[in-house]
Amino acid sequence: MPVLEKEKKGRRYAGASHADRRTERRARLVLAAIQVFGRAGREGATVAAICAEAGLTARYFYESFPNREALYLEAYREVQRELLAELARWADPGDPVRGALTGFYAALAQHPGLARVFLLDPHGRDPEMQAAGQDTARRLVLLFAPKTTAPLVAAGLLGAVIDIARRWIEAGFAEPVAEVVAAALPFVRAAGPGKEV
Amino acid sequence: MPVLEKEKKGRRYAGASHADRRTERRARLVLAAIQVFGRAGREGATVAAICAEAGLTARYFYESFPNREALYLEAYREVQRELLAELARWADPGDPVRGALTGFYAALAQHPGLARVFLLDPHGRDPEMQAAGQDTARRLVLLFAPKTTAPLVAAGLLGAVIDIARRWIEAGFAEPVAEVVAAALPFVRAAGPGKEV
DNA sequence: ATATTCTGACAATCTTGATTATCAGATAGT
DNA sequence: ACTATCTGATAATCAAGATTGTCAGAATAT
Repeated sequence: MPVLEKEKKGRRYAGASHADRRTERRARLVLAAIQVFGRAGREGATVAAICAEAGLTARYFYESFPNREALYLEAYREVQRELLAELARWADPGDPVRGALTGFYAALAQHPGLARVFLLDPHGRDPEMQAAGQDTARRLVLLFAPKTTAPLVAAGLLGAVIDIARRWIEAGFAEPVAEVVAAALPFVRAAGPGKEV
Repeated sequence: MPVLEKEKKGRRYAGASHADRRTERRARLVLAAIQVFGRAGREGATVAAICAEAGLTARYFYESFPNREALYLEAYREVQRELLAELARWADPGDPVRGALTGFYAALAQHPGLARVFLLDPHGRDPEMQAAGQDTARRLVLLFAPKTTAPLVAAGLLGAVIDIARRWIEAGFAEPVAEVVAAALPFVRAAGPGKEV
């Protein structure tokens, strides 16, 4: 039940408790943040714009989040969850690396909005955001190259895979997924065992 | 005669014409911008901070630049010039790719301040800045893989090389250059002819 | 010595957006 | 119908930083 598929409920009231409504508003804000981010980038992801998208006003923003950064972080984590879940569906026991790559690019193609949150915008220097990004990186490296431990090699591997995704996204997902995977695969293989530093 | 090696002259006056002094102040601002950027990142690179570093006041800033972005752009171009020049000194006719890689990482190591301007901070969405960044990318790809034309492969190649540099820089240039080159080389070879998409 | 131009410091203005506060009308529970 | 709570809209406040403007004192040339 991806958050992305919620739709606006007609307005109720104390039929749902204060806590319930509060929770729903919070979820709507996270969803709105992701969509605004995807459409307008970090630049345009202003508190006002997000609230407008959610059909709420600033008051409710600060009811659920202490500040803007907190929502950014929440949105990022939500995106990470969804993309990794989507990615997992493409597992290929025969060729795990190709499966992971295919899943990665396919997941991005199916959620272009998420892709932008995930890849195209810098994550800022907030420590928690940094940590979240590193967590993502760790998980991805594990998928693409379970054996690689050298940090520099891991960095190169992710850099290649992700920058290919960036170029692909910026050009509007022009090439089919298989072609993108084919472009990335040699880099991933290059990072494999036997190429340790 | 790299701009980086200018030192503050004792203050003169109309001994040097208005235009001369103006030009010198402009150069000092570019230098200061690079240093502040390297020390404090884009965040800290405020007009006030740059002027303080240059020993000038805001008035002179706007004498030489229409706005902050213009100085950023100038600083970026200066850094690009210096790094590419430094890189060129490491050319190795026997193994051009290794030579280029070695030059790239060695240049970064010798100018850590420049490295940060160049790699660690996002370049913003100003079109001219984007163009400048793409120009750099084009030049680097030409050095690392003269034959590669497929855009996605080129993206992957640069992503690997640059993200290795990022990790290296963030860890304080821990490994020797040769080791970094060794980590990057397989990725560059992977992009070579025969791996076209 | 003096008029002119340059300089540095500093205050004033503007813009953008976050964060808080106010208020009149709407809704649920009784 | 009445009251307490909730809602949406809007305005007030704050902050950071860019961009301009003012001014008294310093340096120069004559």
